Amino acid sequence: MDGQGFDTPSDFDALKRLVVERRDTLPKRIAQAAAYMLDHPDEVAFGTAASLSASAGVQPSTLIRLAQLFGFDGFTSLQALFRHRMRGRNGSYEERLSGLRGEGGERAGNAAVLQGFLAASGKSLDSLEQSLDPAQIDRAVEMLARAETIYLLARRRSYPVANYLAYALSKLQVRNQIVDSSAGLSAETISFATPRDALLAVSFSPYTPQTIEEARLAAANGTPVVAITDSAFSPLAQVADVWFEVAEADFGGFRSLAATMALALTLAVGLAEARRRRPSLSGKE
Amino acid sequence: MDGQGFDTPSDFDALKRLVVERRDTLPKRIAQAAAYMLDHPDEVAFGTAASLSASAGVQPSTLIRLAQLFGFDGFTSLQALFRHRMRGRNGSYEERLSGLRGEGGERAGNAAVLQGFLAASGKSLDSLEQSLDPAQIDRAVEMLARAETIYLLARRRSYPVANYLAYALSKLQVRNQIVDSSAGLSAETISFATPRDALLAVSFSPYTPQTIEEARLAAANGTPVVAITDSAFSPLAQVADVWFEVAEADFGGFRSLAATMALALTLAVGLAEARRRRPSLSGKE
DNA sequence: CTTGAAATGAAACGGACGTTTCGTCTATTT
DNA sequence: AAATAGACGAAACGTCCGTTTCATTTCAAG
Repeated sequence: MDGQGFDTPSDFDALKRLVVERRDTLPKRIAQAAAYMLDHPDEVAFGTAASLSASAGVQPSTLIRLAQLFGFDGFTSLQALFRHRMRGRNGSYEERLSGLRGEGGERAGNAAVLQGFLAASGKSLDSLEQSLDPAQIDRAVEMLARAETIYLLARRRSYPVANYLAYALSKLQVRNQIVDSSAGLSAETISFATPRDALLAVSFSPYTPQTIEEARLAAANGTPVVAITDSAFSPLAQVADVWFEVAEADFGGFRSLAATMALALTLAVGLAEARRRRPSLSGKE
Repeated sequence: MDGQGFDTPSDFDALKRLVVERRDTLPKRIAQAAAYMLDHPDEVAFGTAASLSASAGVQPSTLIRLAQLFGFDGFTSLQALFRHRMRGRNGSYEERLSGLRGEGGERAGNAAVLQGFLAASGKSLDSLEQSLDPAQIDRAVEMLARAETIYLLARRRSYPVANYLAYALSKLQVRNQIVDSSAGLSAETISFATPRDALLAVSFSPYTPQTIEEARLAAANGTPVVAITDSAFSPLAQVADVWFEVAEADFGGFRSLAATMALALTLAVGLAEARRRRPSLSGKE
């Protein structure tokens, strides 16, 4: 028993919890150092006590004291936590994907195919995370939140996105209308959209002509258009008021929908939340 | 000009390529050290020249020579490549997700919502990658490859999966039939399935009763059933010949479909490939 | 077999590292 | 206001690091 009243953390999360919990009882400089370490875990993993203490604006000895205060032998044992955190973490999806493509060429097992799709999906997620501008989401959410009815337009490979969106929006009690071509009436359906509504269109290269055409129609009617597509040169981007560029990686000829789905759900949840906070936004009621 | 005939690598991939390319012209010990480093990149990132040289079975000076041979100043610059590889790589999706849930509680920006969905999707992918048994995929692929027609059964939140599968299978020229309830004829549709066909059913808790019922119907008819669901106790798992457990993380009440989509596409591409290799499998033609 | 250059092993070296020590400062208690 | 214990900064210390040096071995060419 060391009479500290707590166990010395055995992983990064435990350390984080302990620091947050005792933040107020920590000496000033120790707290300052701890805050820096939690905010820059990567630096801690690779840096030296000297370099880190300089960055954090404290003395090297403070880091030692911090470590010992939390029950570690010294800075080195504390740093081991930060290193352990990075370890085991698999290589980036980018690497894994190129690795898969290289080897074997043809006859790869089914497990490799799964690896490929998982890697492609992960890469798409990473790419979206890095490229997206938060302000753009805000604008799109704002636009959609004002709509009476949200029209959903997507065909072929993108159709599942519209489908999931319809499900999500209905769950969130947001009036929506999927523009479906199964009855051959999609042009008529889209013609019902007014400037008080909004259109959310999804299309990737090669763009389905019908989707482009109908999005153009809606835009000409004055209906706000939010587009999810794959390039600034996409014809969909030209007619949209706000558009998102999502680079979905593909594998075996089929594109992942992971990032697109995540973005679509974000818009759905975001607009529902916006309406909840400002009920005046909602077209009806 | 240093007359080396190549540029010193600026990232891990470039180094890897260079080593592979010149493997045969490398001195024995240097090659030995290089092989170790490429095989244990994490060790290199964190270790010291002394510890690594011991693990690789060479002298510390060999590592320096290796580094200088490839145009680096010394071991430290070479190591920087390995560290850079780990850097920037974000924390695990697990961490990111719990981090998002913790802070703010309510009023998180739209960007945070996207982060949440991306993290949930990524976590689902990671989880599937770790948990899945390759042999199970092979069995499912084999079963599906033998089918004349593949019936696709999914409702509500899972429906987009069936939808994308229908698209993918058709593209791959695999006969398929989505069991659609929009015309109120789903029970009739599924009754067309014979033991020479196969059913691919997708359902997550709370299971849509109709999906379970119809899957049971098909199984009773002797149609092979492959299921994608979320638990060993799922009613869908009970009636399936092969079933997959996919743990999709959710965020804001909506589950990611990323892992499910990846698995579904794997089955589609896998079965198409199996038929291509053994045309006798294909029911028709 | 001789020769010479490249490769390798072993040890030495300076510098930076983590840690310890110690004197000063701060803030609370009496 | 004095006493005192903890917090803190600065410098000193010993260790281990990356690197260099140099002697030895290996191997191919003549």
